Amino acid sequence: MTEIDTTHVPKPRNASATRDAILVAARKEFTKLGFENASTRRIAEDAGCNVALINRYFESKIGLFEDVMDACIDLGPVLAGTPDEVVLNLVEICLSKGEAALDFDPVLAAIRSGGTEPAKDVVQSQLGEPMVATLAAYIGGDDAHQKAGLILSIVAGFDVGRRIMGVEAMQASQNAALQPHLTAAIRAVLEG
Amino acid sequence: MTEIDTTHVPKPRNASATRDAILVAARKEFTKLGFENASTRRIAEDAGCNVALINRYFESKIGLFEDVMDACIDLGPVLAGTPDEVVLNLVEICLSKGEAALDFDPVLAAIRSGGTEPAKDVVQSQLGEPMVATLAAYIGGDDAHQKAGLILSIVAGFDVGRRIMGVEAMQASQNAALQPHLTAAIRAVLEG
DNA sequence: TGGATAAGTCAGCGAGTGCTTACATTGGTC
DNA sequence: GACCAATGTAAGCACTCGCTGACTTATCCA
Repeated sequence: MTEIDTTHVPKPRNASATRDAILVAARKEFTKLGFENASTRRIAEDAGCNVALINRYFESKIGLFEDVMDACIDLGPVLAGTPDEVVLNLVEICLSKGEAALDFDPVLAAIRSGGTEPAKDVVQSQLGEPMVATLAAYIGGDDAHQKAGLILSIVAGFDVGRRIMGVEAMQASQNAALQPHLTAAIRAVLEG
Repeated sequence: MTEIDTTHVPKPRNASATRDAILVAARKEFTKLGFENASTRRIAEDAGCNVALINRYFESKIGLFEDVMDACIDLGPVLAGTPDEVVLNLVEICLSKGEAALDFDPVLAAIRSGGTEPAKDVVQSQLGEPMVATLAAYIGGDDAHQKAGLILSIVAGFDVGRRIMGVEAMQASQNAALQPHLTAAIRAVLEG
């Protein structure tokens, strides 16, 4: 017997909504696996759409990566306040990393994507240099760019230690013990 | 007309030599691309042997990765000397990174490999935890493991800033400006 | 000098990749 | 109500991947 599904209601068509769904799924995938290991098929499945739509809306996989990495870091709030508060903010950024539910971390995505060619350029030009420039402008004085680079390195390094190397002594449960030493390191660079 | 190449001399067979050649090529490939993006076919080509030999000698790609990562970090020389000398050694490790000709960097290989499953375990158990344990034993006192983790993070983070994010202000040409601030950061953690 | 065995070669399987092309269906407009 | 652009689907191309099993060839020992 042949059945006809009369209950089927096609989901409404909405280009910008599916575009957004693709972006959300891509953020997760790129953070978890990096650019190269990310799969457009998996992103599409997670977004609940067809693979071809990724290419329609973002041209290519690297185009999608560019859109994901674009303007995803805003240092404004971090650099507002007294110098002591800025240090506190930077420490907080590190220590809050890896809290569950946080499935998009542009720095982590950058670390995991910066090895191979097409993504490397995006990471450098859209994430690394802008962050260093913003930080350096805030720091000012001699060696501002070097200091800014080192601060960024410490933040990124924290990600590496906690989430890539999986060091036990750096997990969130150890935040209390980590906090003073991390603060000391950042302060040493900023106030050097 | 049919020619017979009477000049052909087959290269001598030497299992341990080709095994070593594979290891050397693998070190380069894993450092440059990380575990997932590394290609066994490329490694074999670089080693001048057939792909099948990788599986014969190392069981699998992850087996090769284990052998590459095994016992590749010796902190002994770094931790010998006065505390001041130890700081100097750690700074030197960072600043010498990315010098041409250095095509094997286990930390960089770890960073680029620690994202996905089979390699992640190897990175954690064969690189992260041993290094932290050794460093912590040297540091001693309160929070030794946390301090050790942060030191490792700073070293790894430097790699990220310089070679993955490609930050301009952190290239080797800026070593002189970087040195004092990097020293300050490491000292702040060690002497905290 | 033969034969056993270690060492290396070769072709290919099954699966996964990014991307494209041709097609189906929807929703809004004249 | 008919048309049509916008949206979504399905199938497949050309490629790379790790790995394997059957094969050839060199080496060494009895």
